[in-house]
Amino acid sequence: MTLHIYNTLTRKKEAFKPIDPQHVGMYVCGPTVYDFAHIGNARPVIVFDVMCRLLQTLYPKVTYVRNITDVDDKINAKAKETGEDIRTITERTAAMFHEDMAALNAKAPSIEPRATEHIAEMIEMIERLIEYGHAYAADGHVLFHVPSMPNYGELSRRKMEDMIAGARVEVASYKKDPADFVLWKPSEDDVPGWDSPWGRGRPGWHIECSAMSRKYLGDTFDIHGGGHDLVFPHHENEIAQSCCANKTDKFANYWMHNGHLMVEGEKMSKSLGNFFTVHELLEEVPGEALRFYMLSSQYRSPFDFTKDGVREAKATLDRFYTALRQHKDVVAADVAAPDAFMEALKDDLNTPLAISVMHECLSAFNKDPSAHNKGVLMACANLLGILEQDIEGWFTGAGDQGAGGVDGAAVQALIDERATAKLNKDFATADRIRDELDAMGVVLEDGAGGTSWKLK
RNA sequence: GGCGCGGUGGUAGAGUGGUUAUGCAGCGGAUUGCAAAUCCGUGAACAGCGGUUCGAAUCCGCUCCGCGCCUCCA
Repeated sequence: MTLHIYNTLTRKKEAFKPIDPQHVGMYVCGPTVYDFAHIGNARPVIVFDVMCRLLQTLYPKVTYVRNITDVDDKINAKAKETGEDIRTITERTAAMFHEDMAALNAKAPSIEPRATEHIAEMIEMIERLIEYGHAYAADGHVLFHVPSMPNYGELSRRKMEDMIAGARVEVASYKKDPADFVLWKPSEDDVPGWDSPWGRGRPGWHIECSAMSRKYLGDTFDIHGGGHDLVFPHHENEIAQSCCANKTDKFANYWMHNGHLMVEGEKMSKSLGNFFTVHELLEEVPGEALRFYMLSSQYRSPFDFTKDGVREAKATLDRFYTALRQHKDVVAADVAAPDAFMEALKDDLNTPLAISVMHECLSAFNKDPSAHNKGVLMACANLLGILEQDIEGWFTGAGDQGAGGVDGAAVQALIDERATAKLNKDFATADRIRDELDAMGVVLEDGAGGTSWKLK
């Protein structure tokens, strides 16, 4: 089977046909850098990282663009609140974002453009929109005139009349039509601004993605991704801006949207206090467990994030690492992932099904720890971006992944002592040492190659 | 009000018009000085009501329940 993608544009699963089979382009909406990334932000990063890995195995070249929004009113508000310099906030937050996403085994995108470095491209695009009659300047603002685009609303499938009826925000006086949205807005002196034909100002939310995707991927490209909530208005407006400015019918051919997260059965929100940042979760659990947990459901489904679920995901990864640890001397053969696994991923990224195939591979490897079976397992793992940690570190907390707090040398000394006791058939002493270690949170496993240990 | 999504065994979570998902938990067994890990076996489901069909949990309709978006939230 060829790769199939559920396309939000058509609401159907479609066979993926790249514009250029030699080079696939994908754009994903990235973070606005004003605060720590929360687990909800992590989902698209993980999902599209897997997508990118899959595309890379199917096509010779993939360009994956994920932007950083570093000009935004939420950033301005944060600066006002804390008294910090805006640049300080965005630089620090972007650095933290990179650190957190790396901990989730998410590879860096091919290109990570920043909005503030593409103001000229945005202004140029806005000028074209005005020139072509799709935008107008009014009261220091530049607005996209929605009625100028006949098929506006195609992605989100909503009619303009419905939107106006349901609008909950009062319409600014300078708008010709209530649905018109901002391309450029004036900046007061205490807010970042750039010189433009319409005075000192800053871009609206949507224009950066239109300008930057065009610069790096062209007028029309293959895949555009993001969170489900971005379908409207963000992506709808991107389409409007890009198609009208570039005079094209199509912006992105395939639109992929990941479902939202809930926490312990409730909508994640700051007021409920159920807002986990990736940063704080990483203090409790390895990033790889968070990643694996997210991949345990299909990306379009809503995902109920629970602490129990995280623990279970960690325990499942323990099984995989246990097998790798027991057969660490086996050199993995260089083989491809099995068909069933690939078919699952190629079916709109069915990661839960793919993981079930991995369990079968694990079982096969446990029964027959051959180089081939290990290779098969690792080929699957590489596509999902798991089993990338140091094995001993995973079990003993020796790496920087999660809590350790146990002195490895001391543990080894006790294990040696116990080995001597066992040799002398002094099982009372051996069991006492086991209990002692158990109290320290250390579990022993006697294997053919000696005794190994892990944290509970 | 408009648009859209979903309700699967104890639990998480796939899938299919007729045939075992898978993991965890449970139960039985093998193995082990005892454990752990592993292996083998095993019970258990498709929200409700109609309809289409030789046959539906899978298609259609209705009902109930839950959820998302509707101008700057991934």
